[in-house]
Amino acid sequence: MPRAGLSRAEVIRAGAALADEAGYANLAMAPLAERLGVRTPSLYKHVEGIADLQQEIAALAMTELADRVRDALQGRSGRDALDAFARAFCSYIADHPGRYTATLGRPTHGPEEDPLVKAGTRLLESTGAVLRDYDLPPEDTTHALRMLRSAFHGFATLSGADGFQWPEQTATALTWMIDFLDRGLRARS
Amino acid sequence: MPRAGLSRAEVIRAGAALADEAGYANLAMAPLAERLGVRTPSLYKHVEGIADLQQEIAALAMTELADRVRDALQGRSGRDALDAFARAFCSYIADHPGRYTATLGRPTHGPEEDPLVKAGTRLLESTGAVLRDYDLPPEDTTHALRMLRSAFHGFATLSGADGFQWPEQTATALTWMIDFLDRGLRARS
DNA sequence: CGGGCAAAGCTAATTAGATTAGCTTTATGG
DNA sequence: CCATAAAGCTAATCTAATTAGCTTTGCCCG
Repeated sequence: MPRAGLSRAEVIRAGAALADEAGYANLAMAPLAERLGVRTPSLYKHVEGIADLQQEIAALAMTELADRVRDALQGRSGRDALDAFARAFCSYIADHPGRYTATLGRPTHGPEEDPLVKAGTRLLESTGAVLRDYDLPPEDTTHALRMLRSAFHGFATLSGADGFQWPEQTATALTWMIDFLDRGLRARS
Repeated sequence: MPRAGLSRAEVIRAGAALADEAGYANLAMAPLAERLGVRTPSLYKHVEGIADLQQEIAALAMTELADRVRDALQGRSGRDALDAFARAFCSYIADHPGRYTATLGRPTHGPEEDPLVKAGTRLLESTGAVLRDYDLPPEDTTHALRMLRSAFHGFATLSGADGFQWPEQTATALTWMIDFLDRGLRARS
């Protein structure tokens, strides 16, 4: 019998894909094994269990998200940067709802070398870069950082929950929110 | 052997309390039964299973949240109302993280008589009441509605995730966000 | 080329949790 | 009193995760 030739990275990738397609709640060892053409216990040669798998999917998601956002910001500034940030952030969550769900409720602080923490920090730095163009008073930046994160996180997760019903409305609502945030930030420069 | 004398409502209340104390992920039939002084299968006399229990906890949470917000809004208007709304909303989630988690990712639309849907509608109406004082152009209200919901939902869930580390900072950040939103909304009246 | 060994798979068994079946007991209304 | 429905219980089943222990493959090195 020919060997499947899996690796830890492939198992995690397939798990992430499964979470996106079937929903994070339906991420389980048995369907993942089937998708990989392998019996369930064989997965334990690559991951330590479902908790490990979930942790790694979260790290993958945060890394991909931070990358997408960083790329989107290239060469942009001011309102343009805010717009690009928002769209990159929300589109990632729309494209990968299962992956993103894996990141929720996981500590963003902890050992410096944890890939999830590292990616979270990178994402925070991108958010900071967007704000830099607005020249906020220094005591405002940390609050503004938190607000942007809250607004986009909230928007994206609520859209995922029930907003796919009106994709049209959702796009308009995001544009409106970006505009609202941009004006408010400029008013504080 | 004396009877425990449970009821459906009591089981749901105890489940909600357990979710708050132990975390929604640790909500399970066995510990719930133990807390109620009963063997696990006895719970099935009151709820149909864990999915039913989760659904009911979500409905309870949304109902309590809508009530708290409605009460907080009594006799307030303008910025005062926005402030009260935000604090009521976020404090509910801080007080009942497990309950609130139960509501996430559940359809807000569906049969009119579903208590969860009904409570969700009530909460939306309160949000609408806050906005009414700002006299927005009608085409803006639906977007503003969505933005407020996104911002507070995002803020509260992210605070729950890792923000309990600096409760001080969190309070200040919320005040800042309320101020930001208030100014932005007034600018559109 | 052939031996040997670590990694990758497999089957079978175990554990944990939810759920179902079917029996027993309590409370209570007639 | 006593009939009966509801509330509990024990025992059994089912599903999903995990562990144990065996087998096979691929590949490095003599």
